[in-house]
Amino acid sequence: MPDESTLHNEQPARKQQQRSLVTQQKLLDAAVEAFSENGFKGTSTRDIAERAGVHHPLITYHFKNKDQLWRAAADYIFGAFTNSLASALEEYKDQCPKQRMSALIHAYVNYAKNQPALHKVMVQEASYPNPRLEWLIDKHLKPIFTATFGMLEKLQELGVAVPGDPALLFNMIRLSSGGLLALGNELKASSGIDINDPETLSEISEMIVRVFLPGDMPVSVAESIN
Amino acid sequence: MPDESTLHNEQPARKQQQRSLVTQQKLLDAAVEAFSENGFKGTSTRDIAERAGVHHPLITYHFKNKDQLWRAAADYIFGAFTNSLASALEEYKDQCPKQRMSALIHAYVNYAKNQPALHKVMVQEASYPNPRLEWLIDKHLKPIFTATFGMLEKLQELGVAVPGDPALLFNMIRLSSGGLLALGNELKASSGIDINDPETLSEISEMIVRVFLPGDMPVSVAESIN
DNA sequence: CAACTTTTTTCCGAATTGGACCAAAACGGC
DNA sequence: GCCGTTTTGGTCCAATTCGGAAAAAAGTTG
Repeated sequence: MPDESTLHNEQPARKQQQRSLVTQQKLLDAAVEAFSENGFKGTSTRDIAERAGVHHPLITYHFKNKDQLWRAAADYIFGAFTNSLASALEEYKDQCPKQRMSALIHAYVNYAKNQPALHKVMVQEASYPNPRLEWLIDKHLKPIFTATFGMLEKLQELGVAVPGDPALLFNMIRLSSGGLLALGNELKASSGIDINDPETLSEISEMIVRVFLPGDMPVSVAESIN
Repeated sequence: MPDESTLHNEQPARKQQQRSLVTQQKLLDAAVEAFSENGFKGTSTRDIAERAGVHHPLITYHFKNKDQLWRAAADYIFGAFTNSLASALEEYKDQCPKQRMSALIHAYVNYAKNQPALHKVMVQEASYPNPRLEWLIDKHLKPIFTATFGMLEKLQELGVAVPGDPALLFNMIRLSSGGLLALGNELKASSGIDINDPETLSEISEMIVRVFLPGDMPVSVAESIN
């Protein structure tokens, strides 16, 4: 019987063992990989367990069922992603708005490189309306959207970001970043783009900035910030 | 036993019946929908037959097996897509390069609106290396890429398209077009973007042009073309 | 050592899988 | 209208896979 304390934050009668944490992490990594490749319906819990090198009933033990495992996996990748964005913002908090947005884009591209599942899972779930999609939007997507939306509007006012619906702008940046990395397996063969080359990676980031944030920061504003 | 003439171009002993074509089309539409939602592995032939309102053994009859059905479905959507691009080029063949590329982008966005499977299937198959992906790239993607690549290089020389690796440029345009429409189910809830609104659709096309082709055509060139 | 956590092993019943087979029906060419 | 072909409906299959339950065994902690 799975201990509720594993899933929630209730008081454990005894502290969780190390191997248990390792197993959970292996299952999460395997789940992210499998779900991103074959979608929720196309993935079996046995497949996940096999990728993790673990007996499949452990999924029931640690995550209750397939749905909960999916949610834990989504929390895992989107949580780390949000943290990555947040620390990029923190690191550049004293810089001008354009540099801060640029830092966000770089963080996005770099995260998507190591975790292309981020975008794949979104496309998978957005394929048709379903409860997981709603959950994903409310819990993970909206916060990122609202946090970034204002920054983009500001950059448009400053003449740095291209004009147009900021919501569209947000999603185009998002697709150019996450989408490119999610198509990694295809780009090499179809376009000769090797996303495993670090130079290609920074070229992508810089091109996105150049395309979507083509303007220079007004001198007055740039100085008033510093 | 399926007649080979259905799949290849051999001489039919008798002309194909109308209802047969209807059944094939229903199966193709259903296959596109199902494969785009759940991927190749996640889709069962029975699911496809059910969506098509057709008895499932007819898949074996018309398309031999699941794999051939997938290829026929891919041919169907990518063939129509290529035709759509080609006729856009034909219609604007006397216009300047920027207008021709702009016409391509509009055609892309409009096609992706009606057939979001175009992008979904690509992401699905690009999730991991597999024979279908290679087939898709060689048969459908590369021709589009090579046909467009030269146009983009030319536009960059003219200072119309943004500088940078033209291959990256191509794929960013592609992702901004097809990707946005593929995420339709999500965009409304996460960003308030309604891709079913015709105005939104043209706004997307125009914004892509504005972002990726920001320059004006040099007057000399524009006149020498007309 | 004793209590608890985690893993292993085994099993289940149900559902689904892709595909084969054949008789009936619809159809096209004559 | 008739005949042979094409297409469809209905049935069946053997195999696999599905998510999950249960209990015993092993490992860990205090």
